[in-house]
Amino acid sequence: MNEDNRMRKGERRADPDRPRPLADAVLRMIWREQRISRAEIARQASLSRSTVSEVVGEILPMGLVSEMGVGESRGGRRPIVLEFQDDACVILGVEMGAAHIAVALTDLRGRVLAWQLRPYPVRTDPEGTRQLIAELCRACLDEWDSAPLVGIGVAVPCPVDPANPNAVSSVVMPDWGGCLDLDFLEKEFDAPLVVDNDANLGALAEHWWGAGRDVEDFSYIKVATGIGSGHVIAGEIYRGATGVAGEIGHLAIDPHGKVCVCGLRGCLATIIGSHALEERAIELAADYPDGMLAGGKPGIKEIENAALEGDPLALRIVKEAAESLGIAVAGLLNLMNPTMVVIGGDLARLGELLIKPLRETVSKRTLVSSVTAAEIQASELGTRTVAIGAATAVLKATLADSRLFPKVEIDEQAQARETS
Amino acid sequence: MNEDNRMRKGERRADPDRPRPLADAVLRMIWREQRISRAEIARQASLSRSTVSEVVGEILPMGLVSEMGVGESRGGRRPIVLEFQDDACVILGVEMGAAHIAVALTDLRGRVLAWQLRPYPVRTDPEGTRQLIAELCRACLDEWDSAPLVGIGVAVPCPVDPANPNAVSSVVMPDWGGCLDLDFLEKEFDAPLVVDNDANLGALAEHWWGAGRDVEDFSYIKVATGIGSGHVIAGEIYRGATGVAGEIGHLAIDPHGKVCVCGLRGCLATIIGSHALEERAIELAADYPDGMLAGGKPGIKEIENAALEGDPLALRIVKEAAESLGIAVAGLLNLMNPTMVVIGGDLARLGELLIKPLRETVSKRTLVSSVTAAEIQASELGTRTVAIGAATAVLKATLADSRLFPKVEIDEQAQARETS
DNA sequence: CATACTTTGATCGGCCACCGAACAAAGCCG
DNA sequence: CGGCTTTGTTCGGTGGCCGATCAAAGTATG
Repeated sequence: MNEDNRMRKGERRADPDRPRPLADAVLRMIWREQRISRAEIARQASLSRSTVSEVVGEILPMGLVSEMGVGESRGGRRPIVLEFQDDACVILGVEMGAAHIAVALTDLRGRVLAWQLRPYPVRTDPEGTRQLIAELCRACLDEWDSAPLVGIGVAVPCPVDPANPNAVSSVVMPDWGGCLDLDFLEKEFDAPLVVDNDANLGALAEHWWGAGRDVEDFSYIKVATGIGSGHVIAGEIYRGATGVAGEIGHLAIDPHGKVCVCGLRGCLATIIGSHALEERAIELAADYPDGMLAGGKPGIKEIENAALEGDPLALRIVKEAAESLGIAVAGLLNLMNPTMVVIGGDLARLGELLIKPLRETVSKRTLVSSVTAAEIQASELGTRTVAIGAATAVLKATLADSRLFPKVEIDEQAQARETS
Repeated sequence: MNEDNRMRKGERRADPDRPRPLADAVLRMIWREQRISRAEIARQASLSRSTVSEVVGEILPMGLVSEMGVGESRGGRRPIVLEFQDDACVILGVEMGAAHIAVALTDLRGRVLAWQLRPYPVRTDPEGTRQLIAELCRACLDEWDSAPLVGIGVAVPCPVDPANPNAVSSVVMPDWGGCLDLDFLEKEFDAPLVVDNDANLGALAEHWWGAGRDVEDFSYIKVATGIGSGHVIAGEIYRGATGVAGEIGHLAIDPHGKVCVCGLRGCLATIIGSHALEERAIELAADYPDGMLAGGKPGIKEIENAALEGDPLALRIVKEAAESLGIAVAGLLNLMNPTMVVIGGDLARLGELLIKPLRETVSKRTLVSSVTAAEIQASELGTRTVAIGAATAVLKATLADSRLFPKVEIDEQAQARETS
């Protein structure tokens, strides 16, 4: 009959989980501040101290927050310091690359506690990939077996709708048949699963822990085998209408360039993708017979290493790549005006070698002063960015709804508190 | 002392304005549905009928909602229909163009009740512009003098921070010295002032009343003397880090093109801005000696009219413009993946003449299927879009906080209700 | 046409979250 | 040491929302 009334506010006492409206907000504040007193929470949140006391009383039994001694006096009684227990739980973050799997086990502040990386033909072997993911997850948990698992985040290298994680675009990974089928992880590890695109999760990681801290609008560009980007807008990942916002790799840079897999000419991906740079190295090798890359077929790692050691050919390739990337970034700045652009992916380990010519190209191509003001920086998190981002997505969802935190075993202290 | 506690929940009975948490939400729902019963509100908002009755009882005296007869029975007693009174108040929307001022008086549903348009050297005469704005506002109010004024919205043709409306970029309008100084309007008309960029307000108008209805992520591109764009992301205007998001006019389309005022080459604005099209007409006139534009210096209006009548030269110019615009739109789609792109500004009156070649160029340049899915449409609101958007900005702010609605005089009926 | 059932809208008592006041504990300062 | 502050707790109060109930007014069914 009245199936519309789906809020079910009745059954109040029957429902054991009582997410009091303020409880989650207070928990998030304690997480953010790490160490804070009840009185300080009341001030910052414009709540009364009495309310904060009540709410904290409900939060403490969750085991995520503990009273840790007293703090500095502000001219009166010294406050009891509440401290968020970053190590109360752990999170698994999985990065599916084009040709590797990486898994990071993190605490509740994005610190990596365990790390596993294994090359694997991900694109062509779905079932083997699934098993390897589970294996690496187990390996990480074995390395650090102490705290309950909050959840598993997975970064996939193709567009995906987080609300419908099983349906992935089959364009990038045809052998997967558009089906991710990672649900088994939920059962195997008894923890919720979160799936998102790798560039989006890279952006999330940089936003929470890296260069994009304290910035509400920025874009992250991952330069590796392919080129992807993720936008953070007003502090949230922006996915666009069909979840493919940030397809910067297929911006047309050079109308006369090579044909891309997507059918167009001169896409950014065909100019600065790993394979493109490797080909470019072979093309130009003849001009640099004495260089480190002369002869043979240098891989992208070798090109990067040569550049870091000052090889002229490698530097030229990097500079050219930076200039092409600069055209795309200039367009991005003009259209979206982010506060910052963070460059990640393998190529970002070149640091200023890549960023400096990039900045120059961009400033040549964006003269509106307020647009030029955007900072351009290299990733601060390096290789592990995306895996950390996957774990961060789980953390973000859990902080938004504290009921998702694993129930902590009721130890004697908590039980004593409950019975008293 | 405790100046941090700015919530001031005390003084409950002293505060005559009691924006009960749900009151604004219910009022917005009635606005959205136009005609709705209390029971239907309760169902849609998952509230109890008792609460809705109470809240509606508080809303009715505001004069914005009236009980208008009874509706259809759903198998029981027939509901009392609550109807939002669109004509209870009026709003002024001002468009400052590069060379004209337009003022629209609208009701609470974006319908234009009065309209004034006057060419004026806005860029070079700040003080005269201010006086003309006030004059046209008065003229509109005189045309339709019946309802109280909610507020005045002003669209300015340059980047501006709505939170700090007096500081405008002096790049576009140097004679204004970076100062808008429109505050006097607030005193003169005794109504709050809202200021924003014209492309943003155009986007807002299309989102609320035009092609962008029912769409949460879309971009509006205004093609006129200059080229600007406004983004609506998750239903909100996105301004970017420094308030200049949407500077699509300075995307580099042709690296070998003409030098732009911004110092770069081949900006979109130098290719499809009104002046550029006029110059292009002169350039090509020799090839079309029998055309409508042969000889003389055709203005943009003449080119548009010629195109509408099928003149080959005009059609060629429009097609070329559509192709250049298409390159920019393709980049926009790749980066931001909006659900829809709405083309507005003067040139949009060409309709399919402009949109068709534009769609073709875009689909040639975006092969990722989900990106190509974006709809491209011409503005539905035409010339008055921006002025309507300015009024809409006021409406939006007021619906978000109903205390901003003008107080309605307490007539006998309301008084009787209060005393009883 | 009478009766049973539905729906609407109003009223009333109740509950919960949050608040303010008051208080004890514990500090600072002169 | 005594006044003043700050912290954290307790307790009574209040506003907002809910559920139950009811009258009014409709529909469906015999």
